[in-house]
Amino acid sequence: MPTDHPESTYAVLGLIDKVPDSSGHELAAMADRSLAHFWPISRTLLYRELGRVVALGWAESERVEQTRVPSKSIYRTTSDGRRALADWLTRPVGKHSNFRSDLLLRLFFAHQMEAGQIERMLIDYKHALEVQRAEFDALVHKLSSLSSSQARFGRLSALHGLRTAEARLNWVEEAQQELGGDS
Amino acid sequence: MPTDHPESTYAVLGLIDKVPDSSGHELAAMADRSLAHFWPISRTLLYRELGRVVALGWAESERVEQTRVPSKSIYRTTSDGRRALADWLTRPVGKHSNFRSDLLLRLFFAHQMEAGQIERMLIDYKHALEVQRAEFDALVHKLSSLSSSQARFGRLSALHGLRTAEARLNWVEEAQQELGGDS
DNA sequence: AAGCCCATGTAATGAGTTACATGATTCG
DNA sequence: CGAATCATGTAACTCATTACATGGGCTT
Repeated sequence: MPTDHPESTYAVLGLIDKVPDSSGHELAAMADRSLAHFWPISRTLLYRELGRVVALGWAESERVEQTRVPSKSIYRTTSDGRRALADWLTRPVGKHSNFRSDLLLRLFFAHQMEAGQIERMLIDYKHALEVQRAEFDALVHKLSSLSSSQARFGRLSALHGLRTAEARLNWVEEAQQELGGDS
Repeated sequence: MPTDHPESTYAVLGLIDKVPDSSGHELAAMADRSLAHFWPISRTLLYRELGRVVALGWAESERVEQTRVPSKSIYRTTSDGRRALADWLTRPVGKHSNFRSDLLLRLFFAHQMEAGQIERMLIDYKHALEVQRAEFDALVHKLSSLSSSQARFGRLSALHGLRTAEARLNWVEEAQQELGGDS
């Protein structure tokens, strides 16, 4: 019964349900500002999933004619769709993490590299993490002020990213100390 | 010149170079014990990449006849392969993190869920993280005792996983406190 | 006799990415 | 006049996964 569909289908379905009567364009903008941090959805993928949820009868679309800007289709979840969503939410989470890290992969083979190159790589990683940390930090603070239940969960997601980034920055320190003390 | 190939190709190439004259079967076992934590490689993928690196001239294979167990092919990197590997190692890391989390995706839409179900989900996540932490912790300690330069980098990778798991466990605590204090 | 270890793949499928196409309108 | 915004897709591709196939030898 809980037929198997990719997680992205539910991501899009959830979005439609959360912000009904939005167009694909608007949903994409929403996703970029929120979901993107832990479940990136490219434009193409979004439109494909929109087609899918409609085909599944989980959402219905309505055409809205516009004159100044191009006409658009807007989406709403059906009762079937809301049921599918609720069902998915309670289904046990499959695999925690499909983690793949370009950095760790290289580090694993780093005995081949010169110390300076490894250091370089770590610094790049550190910079990327600092950007992440700043973004998540800003998000957490922004969402702390709002107090809707929606914002609460958004804040928790951001906090997850923040804590992860912090821990990894600490790891970079550790790694640098360990690798710096020789050669 | 640095023609574009998937990271997994270099993962396999690196493995061959690290443990020369191993069969696909042996390499797969190695990968499961090490790489798997930050760059999982399925059996099928491994064999495909073995074919690819040979086709590219980055490795050469030799047939080894065996009587008690099935015969096997063993692999060695060529000088071209070692060059490709060194080249890849110094190439700047593309995108840091393709992070996708089933848990966060669900949490993002959790306003629909009952408090008990959310709690359940967090507990499952916590358990998974505890397993991860234990695994990484064991690995770090095991690799701390060895002192080859190879083990050093393995240890750092494991430490990355450990720190990440620890931070996320702390996050679960935070989340539980925040969500526990109401309804 | 059941089942795991060695050993290597093929076939089918699908999720997701990148590049490209279109075309009107509004803003600097 | 150029760029950005709104708006929606198609086409081509490829990484990776899952299921399946094979088959002898060794252990319980």
